[in-house]
Amino acid sequence: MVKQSQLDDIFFALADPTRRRIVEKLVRRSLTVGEIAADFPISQPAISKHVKVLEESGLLVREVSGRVHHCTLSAKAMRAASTWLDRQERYWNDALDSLSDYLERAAADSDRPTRTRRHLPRKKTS
Amino acid sequence: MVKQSQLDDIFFALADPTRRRIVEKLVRRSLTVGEIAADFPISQPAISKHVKVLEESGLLVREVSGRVHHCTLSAKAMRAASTWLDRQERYWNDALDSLSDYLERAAADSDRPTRTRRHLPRKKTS
DNA sequence: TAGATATATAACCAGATGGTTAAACAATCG
DNA sequence: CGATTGTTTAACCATCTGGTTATATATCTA
Repeated sequence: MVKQSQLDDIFFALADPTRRRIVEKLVRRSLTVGEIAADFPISQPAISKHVKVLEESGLLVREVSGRVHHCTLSAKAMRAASTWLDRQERYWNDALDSLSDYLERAAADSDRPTRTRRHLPRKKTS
Repeated sequence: MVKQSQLDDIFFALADPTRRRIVEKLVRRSLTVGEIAADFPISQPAISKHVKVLEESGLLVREVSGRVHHCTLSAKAMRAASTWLDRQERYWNDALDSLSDYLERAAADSDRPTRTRRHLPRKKTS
């Protein structure tokens, strides 16, 4: 995958179930890398890599203090992902509204069942 | 990746920039597989696979009519992803609020600003 | 029926991903 | 200092991913 925007990194990071579980834990309280690792059946270096991926996406912030690394979530990155989703949904709902307007108008002319028509008709050549 | 929930499929699907761009197009209007393919520099079989991934995640619904396949977004699947994100954010904000409550209590002794509160305060235990 | 069109499938490939173990590094402890 | 602890890095490996081209399938059209 050719990542180019931060959104790519964020969605990529969230695509892995283990990383999403890490996020779910961090959302409750910040944890050290070791504490995270203790909760998963995979090796500590594997967790280390997941933490790095989350960090590079901006979702996780690491604060080193002595030899322990404290991990915290960044609300800002999280927002970037949910904003993208929300925007898609908003457009999508607008389109749904247009469809429903269209169906209402169409229904004024006939009682044809409109079930099979799933999208806005483009042109009618007959 | 060992996918187990539909959320896995959805986030996996959205992790690819090309697939997110397909979603962005579909959000405006439904398209046939060919119309989607025409907008990307990659081969038609590659698009076909992306469409399949989106379909399996539930994000995309395909309606075959003759030899063309019409693709539409499913709001429901989209919601699953944004709900997950929203829930994380909500918990995260709760945590922020706890922190902020703590700071406020600590500030009973000083004049600390409360800028760190980003969202609705949920409860105030003082 | 033959050809064109829309899409899917098969076979393949380079590179990425997610895991492993072993070793290195850094900080604290005795 | 040496030992221990928390973490990263290196090297490696099997599998997955996203692309390709070639071919198959299904439908429409002349």
